[in-house]
Amino acid sequence: MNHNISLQNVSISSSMQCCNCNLNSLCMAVSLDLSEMSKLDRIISRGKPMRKGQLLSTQGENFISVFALKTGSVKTYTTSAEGDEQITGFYFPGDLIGLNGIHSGTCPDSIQALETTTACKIEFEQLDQLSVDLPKLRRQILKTMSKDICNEQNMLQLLANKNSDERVATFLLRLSNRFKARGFSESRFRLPMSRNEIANYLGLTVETVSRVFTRMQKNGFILVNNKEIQIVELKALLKLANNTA
Amino acid sequence: MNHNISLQNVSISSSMQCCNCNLNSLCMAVSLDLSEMSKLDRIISRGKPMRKGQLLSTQGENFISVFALKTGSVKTYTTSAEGDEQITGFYFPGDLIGLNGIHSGTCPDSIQALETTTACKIEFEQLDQLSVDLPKLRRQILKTMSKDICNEQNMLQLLANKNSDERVATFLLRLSNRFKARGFSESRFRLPMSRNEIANYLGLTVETVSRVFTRMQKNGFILVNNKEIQIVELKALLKLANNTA
DNA sequence: CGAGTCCTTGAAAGGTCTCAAGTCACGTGG
DNA sequence: CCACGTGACTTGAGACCTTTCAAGGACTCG
Repeated sequence: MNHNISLQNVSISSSMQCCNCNLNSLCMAVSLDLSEMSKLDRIISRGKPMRKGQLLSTQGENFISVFALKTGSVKTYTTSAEGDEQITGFYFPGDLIGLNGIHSGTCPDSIQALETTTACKIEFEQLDQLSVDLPKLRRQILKTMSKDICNEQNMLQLLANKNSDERVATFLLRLSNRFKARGFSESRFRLPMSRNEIANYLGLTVETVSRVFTRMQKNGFILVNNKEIQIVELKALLKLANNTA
Repeated sequence: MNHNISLQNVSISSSMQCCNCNLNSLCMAVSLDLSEMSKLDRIISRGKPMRKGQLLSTQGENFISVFALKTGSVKTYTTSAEGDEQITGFYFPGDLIGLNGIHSGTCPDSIQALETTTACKIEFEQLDQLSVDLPKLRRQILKTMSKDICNEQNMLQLLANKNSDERVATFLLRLSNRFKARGFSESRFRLPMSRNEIANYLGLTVETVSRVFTRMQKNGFILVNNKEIQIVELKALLKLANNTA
């Protein structure tokens, strides 16, 4: 029956704690018990909402913190010396991002909000220290990075071998799975990113992505209404993607 | 003046210990002091030489150990449901591989020797336990994974944006840098992988890779003699790769 | 409501792939 | 040690897919 009435906690609503976060099954907190979560809580700072376009971190700046997305969505991207931009990932609530800055001590990519977004911020040094006492947390960090590597490897396979149809189909199916894992509809969702961003991510041009969407709609596989996507023929999409969502 | 005369150590030559390994500046042991290294030593088992084509681990099998390459070279590759193979990386002495199996508990890719190769094997559970007491080791593991992620992201950029010339030039320059870091010539080296493997890795066909090599040689940028490569005009190669080695 | 951006659609161009054939290197066995 | 066979590599010509260039239409936000 603790309603956060102590002076220290008065400004922190219970929903602002890991133990009450509806994402803790996706985030770092997975498999931590209550007392462990409260330790994690102490090193987490909750950011205020960011608008579309705002940067959570900027390529080249010192690596200090990692982020756990709470609401909204972001893209990560690197800008090469020649100035062209490569999107390296899209992230949703529950995702932990920024761990790739550890080895160089600087942020290797920029993180930008695709819509109104809130994120929890964790100083990496504190997280690392805490991981000494919490084996499950330590393991979770390693798992996150390990999964990131596998995701990137899947993207390599996509970019190295697949044509435009296969790329877009795989992209939609992976999004679908991620929305499903977050309790949203897997067959109907809104794309938070632009066609340009999809194209960039998939190594295609905007025109090609647009044509593929049109074609898929003509074939009755999906319904497209601007950013709204409805998957009509899941099996057909799966076949297009060679069942490798 | 310990010459390893105790019974337990008699079969272990001093060169078989991390503290005497000429790769410890590249490997996990970087920045560990002698006593720390000896702790690491205890959980490392040295494998006997593998022949070209032999597997260090197989996609799908249980994830138990990670590997540190001692001599030779390997490729990692994933085989998709449809059976086509995607090479995800080439690795050389001092590289630590296999950490991407943590999150799923199974090996997400196969590791195959490209030539006669020896590797140290470390059970991950023991390594993780040891990392509790050795902050520098813990950090090194994270750094390795963080760097892996960045490398994959660079590959994404390569595959998404670059044409065949840029891909091959970048590939050669990255190899050159890695050989240099290992004390070998940066301008003259032997490719341990086949044209087919290069093509697969770069998302091209064998024919295209062959044509690019031929063209680069005609332009006087490199000399090719089967697997022997000599970089003649480094600046030209850098320009081809847009200075993004 | 207008300006600007995003998205779509079309036609032509270009780069890589596919298919095919020939050459070369290497290991095996005679 | 040489001959041979096999696999790896190279080279050429045509096909195909995606890009490029161009323009029109739709959505969004001040």
